[in-house]
Amino acid sequence: MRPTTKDLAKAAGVSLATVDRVLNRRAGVRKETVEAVNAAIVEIGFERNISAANLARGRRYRFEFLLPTAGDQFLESLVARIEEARTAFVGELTEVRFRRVLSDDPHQIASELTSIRPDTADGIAIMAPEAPQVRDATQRLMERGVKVVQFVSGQPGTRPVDFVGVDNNAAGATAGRLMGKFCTGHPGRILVIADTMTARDNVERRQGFDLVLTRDYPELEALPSVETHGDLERTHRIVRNLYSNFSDISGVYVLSSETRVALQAISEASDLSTQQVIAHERTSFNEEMLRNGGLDAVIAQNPGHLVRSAIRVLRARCDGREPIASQEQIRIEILIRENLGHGPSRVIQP
Amino acid sequence: MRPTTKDLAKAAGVSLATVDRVLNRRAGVRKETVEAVNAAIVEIGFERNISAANLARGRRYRFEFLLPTAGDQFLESLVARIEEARTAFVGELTEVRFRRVLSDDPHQIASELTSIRPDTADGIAIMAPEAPQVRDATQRLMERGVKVVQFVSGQPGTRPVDFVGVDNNAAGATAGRLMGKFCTGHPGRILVIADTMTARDNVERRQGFDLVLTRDYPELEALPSVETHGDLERTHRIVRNLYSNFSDISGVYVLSSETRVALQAISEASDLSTQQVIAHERTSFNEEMLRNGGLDAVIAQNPGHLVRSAIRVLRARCDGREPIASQEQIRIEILIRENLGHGPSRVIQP
DNA sequence: TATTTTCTGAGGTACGTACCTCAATTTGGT
DNA sequence: ACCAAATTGAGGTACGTACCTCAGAAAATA
Repeated sequence: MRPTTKDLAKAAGVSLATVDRVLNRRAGVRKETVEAVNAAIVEIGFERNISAANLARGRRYRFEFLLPTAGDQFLESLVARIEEARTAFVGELTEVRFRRVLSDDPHQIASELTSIRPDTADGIAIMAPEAPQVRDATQRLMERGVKVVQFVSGQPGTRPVDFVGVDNNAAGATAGRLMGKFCTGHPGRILVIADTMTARDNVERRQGFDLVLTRDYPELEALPSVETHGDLERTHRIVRNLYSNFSDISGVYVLSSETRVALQAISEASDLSTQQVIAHERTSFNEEMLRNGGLDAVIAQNPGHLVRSAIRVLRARCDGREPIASQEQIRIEILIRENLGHGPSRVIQP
Repeated sequence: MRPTTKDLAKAAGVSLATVDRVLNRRAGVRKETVEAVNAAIVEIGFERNISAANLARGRRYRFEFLLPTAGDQFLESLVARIEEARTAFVGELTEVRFRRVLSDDPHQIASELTSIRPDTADGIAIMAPEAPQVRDATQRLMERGVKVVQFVSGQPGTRPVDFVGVDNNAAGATAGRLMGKFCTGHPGRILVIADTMTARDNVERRQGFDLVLTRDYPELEALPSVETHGDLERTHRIVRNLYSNFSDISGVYVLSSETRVALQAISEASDLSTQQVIAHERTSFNEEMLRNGGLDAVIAQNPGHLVRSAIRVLRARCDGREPIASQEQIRIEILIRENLGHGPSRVIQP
């Protein structure tokens, strides 16, 4: 049988009460006694029964995701995964909610954060553009005892905070490498396009992309970033101009997770199938583009992993535990047509 | 507050005993009563407290992994992940062990399977080459009430069984696509090499690879598979011959997870850096090769996911639940130098 | 040594569910 | 309407841990 606290007490030669004090780090225990109990824990291989502990503690974790309103498909899939997690975690006494705020209004984000108190939520995952107000509000939130993780896009804070997301610099470098290898034998210019370059992740991706391209593929020249701002008309004009100026555009890199406007504008100005096109995030639009050949590769991060990882990190922090770093590493995925996966299921029912 | 069985009893207008009978599918309850309780479950949003249930039930899950002895690095990393899971799951009342058997002796595998009984283990994850004896032993194992998943490489069984692993056909197709795109402007032959072609996964990969190459890249010709059988000397001779016969080998595809012998033999016969080289599985050797440019891409499956997924599927089956198919989908990962990830940690401690 | 302070033990209740027994009630068949 | 069978209720114990109180023992201080 698996040893219980009772066995532990006997093994350590102390009472159940003292074992409890040590296990839950309560004050008023001599150092030698603590060590004796810890030694006994190792000796008999005691493992706390989490089910029993949760039950006795009646503990509940209430977490919230703070997401921008502006909704591209990637955000929608994040929301979908949060909904999934909401039901998947009920059994683990974890309540998950989310709220959305206008991403271009740091003031509103800050006031939203200010409204959160320890009796409302135990932890928050924040996805917001960088701004001093947001940083300060986050700081105060943490001081109030609410656990915080930076979600998907980091804030360059003064105080280190848990971050759940990919290294966007490396993601850009990944795109750069693929672009370089895909364009073998086709020297020329690379069109780089994004919704906006004020977002931190886009900037970092661009840096990583440029690094690889200039270092390893001098025959390719990345053009200055074109910003769409979601305006198809305007983007179309800019892009058309570029294509008439440069006849040697051999690749397109879409930095932002919103790819539709960019690709639509370009496809009206040029034949995409003759170029190598790389974009970000696994959206249904991008999947379709991969399947029909409009996209050659997609760099993605798994939204389900992001959400679950954020929850696990928050829960570890609430318990005063250290998150398992290796498990919370979010991978930079490369998707092409062949590894998209087809059916929803590969598990076969007997 | 979250509703309990007591609340459920009140809402359904029945006693606690009846609620218990319905929840645990015990016999002796009228159909109408069952339906009334189920309706109440939906109505009040009852969710069984898994912690309490586990505690009361005193349930323990004992799972075993059956792995081949022949150890390439991929297998070693599987073992490492099983060890991790062993400690990570103790809190969830799940015991994980593994045993290894000679992969080339179906008879021994079968007898190993025969020795497993429901009082020894609740579930088994089997990774074994295909053989009738193994299939039959698996069949009998399931009839004895032990839950089974096919692990990593599937058996083409008569009876459908849960399978945890990637679609190797798609994995090969992924390699084919990358090879095709990497070799743009370099028509020629592709050297395909594996430890053995008797393993099912290798055959499936080859099929997927060929499919893409012949359909989309007619300028590339994949040569017949070279088998190393772990014999460097012999492999070296064969490969040297090939390179002297064909001067236009522009790519190498290593089918099997053991890449060392293959790559070593080839690098002695030719300059690998002028060719596109694609291999399988994230081993430390392959990582190193990616970093130093000896490999251009690696197709991988995440061993940690494989192990955890197998455990989750087995646990679901033991509970009589259906596994969440989407969560147990194992992805085909593409690795290049830039998305390997560097440090172990991206979570920063406050 | 006397007194305070710190530490430890004993015993209790609670958490939500599983599973058991036995009696009471309802249902179905005749 | 009667009996047997099927169904339901009432009440109990158990799981392992958390957290509480209060008394008593040990250690530190004066």
